[in-house]
Amino acid sequence: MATTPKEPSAEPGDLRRRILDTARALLDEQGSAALSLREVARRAGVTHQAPYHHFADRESILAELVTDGFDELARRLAAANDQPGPARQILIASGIAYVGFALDHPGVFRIMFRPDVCDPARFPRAMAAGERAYGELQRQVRLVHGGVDDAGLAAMHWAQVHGLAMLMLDGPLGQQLPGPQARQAFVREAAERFAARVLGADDPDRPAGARR
Amino acid sequence: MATTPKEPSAEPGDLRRRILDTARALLDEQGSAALSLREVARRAGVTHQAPYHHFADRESILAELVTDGFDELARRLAAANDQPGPARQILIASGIAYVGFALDHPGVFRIMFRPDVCDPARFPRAMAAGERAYGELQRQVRLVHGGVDDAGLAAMHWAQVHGLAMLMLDGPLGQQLPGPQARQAFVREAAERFAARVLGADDPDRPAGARR
DNA sequence: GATGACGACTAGACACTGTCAAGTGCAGTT
DNA sequence: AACTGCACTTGACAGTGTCTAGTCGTCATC
Repeated sequence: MATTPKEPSAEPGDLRRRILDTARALLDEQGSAALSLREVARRAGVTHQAPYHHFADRESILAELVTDGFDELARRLAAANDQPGPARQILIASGIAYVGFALDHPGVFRIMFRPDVCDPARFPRAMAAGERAYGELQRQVRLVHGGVDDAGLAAMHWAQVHGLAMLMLDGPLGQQLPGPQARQAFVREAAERFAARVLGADDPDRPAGARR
Repeated sequence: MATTPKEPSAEPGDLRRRILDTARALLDEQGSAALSLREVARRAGVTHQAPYHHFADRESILAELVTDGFDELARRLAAANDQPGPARQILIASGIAYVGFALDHPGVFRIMFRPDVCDPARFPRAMAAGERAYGELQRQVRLVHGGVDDAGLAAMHWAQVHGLAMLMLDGPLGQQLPGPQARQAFVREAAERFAARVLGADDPDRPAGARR
């Protein structure tokens, strides 16, 4: 077949990057089931074996995406720290950021919590990234709760935002909310109510005042 | 033709039942990735095409399991209504039941919230079962909140128990909790704290009295 | 009782997947 | 000029879901 006229664009690590980007795009738009190594290679314009020169196997590609995903999530969570106002606002912004990440990168988010796709034992880097993200969330919870370290409370927060993200993505919550801004509004309200109740603090509708 | 309902010599739906049971077992012990139609057929002692006589395709089998799963979940949630004591105890028992189901049937639970595995549009029965389960949870939330129907509040509860279940199953929460009873204890405490805070009521350590 | 329809299952094939084992071409070093 | 090693290609294999054809026993009907 008279094809592949040998493109001159061959920078080091070029294909590796391209594979990751292609895989991520495929994942976010079609789900993990549709993510085949061969399809990625096809889209990247190489043979089905080329990816194997950069990754050990399919799982390794997914693991890389998961690691990047957790890093990005941690970054977004950390960005909530810049939130002005009382500490409670940080937690609200953090929750919104968590769900926002899930909605922006559904494909990646979904595999971030699937050990069968990305085995934590095999990929300690991915697990470490996940723990960094969780660490940020724990820090914020502790901050809001006056420096008290409470594992159960942190888990409660995490469960709340994680559950909200999941139901938004794959549950009926997302389906019955039409557009992105409707979802965003719902998430914001949910985060505010949760914060208000869990912190036992002031009314969420009123501007936030002193805490506890 | 006369509507000869069902009277073959062999037990009707025998293989069909066996396929479902085998698939469920495989799912709970090895995860959805390991669930191949051919492996199910092999374990059931038939050829790889036999299941096709009872199910249209792989998805249909999963959808059936999902439907049954939601029915079982709804049953467990409803059982919480028998809980003695104040209404709050119902919600606590309901949350424990939710997470308990997830821990008892991890494989099924996981695919219950994965549209890529069980397309809700294709399987309205599965979706209806899911809505029944959610309806039960909504009913309980409404009951505890004095009959006030609050979609946001119900979503908050659902997100909480769902997030807890997910993190228990695939997150670090489950991994760092050794045995089943440690997890159960954690879930119980989490449910009690959540109920206490959300209801803005009495201390979870004290025997429950009047709310507010 | 023979006949044909039919249900439940088997058998073979296809395209697709991930992965192993050998090539092939080409830069850089010696 | 020969060698080396990288980046990639080519070909093969087993496994998968699914399509199309059989096969075989049970049944109602002629």
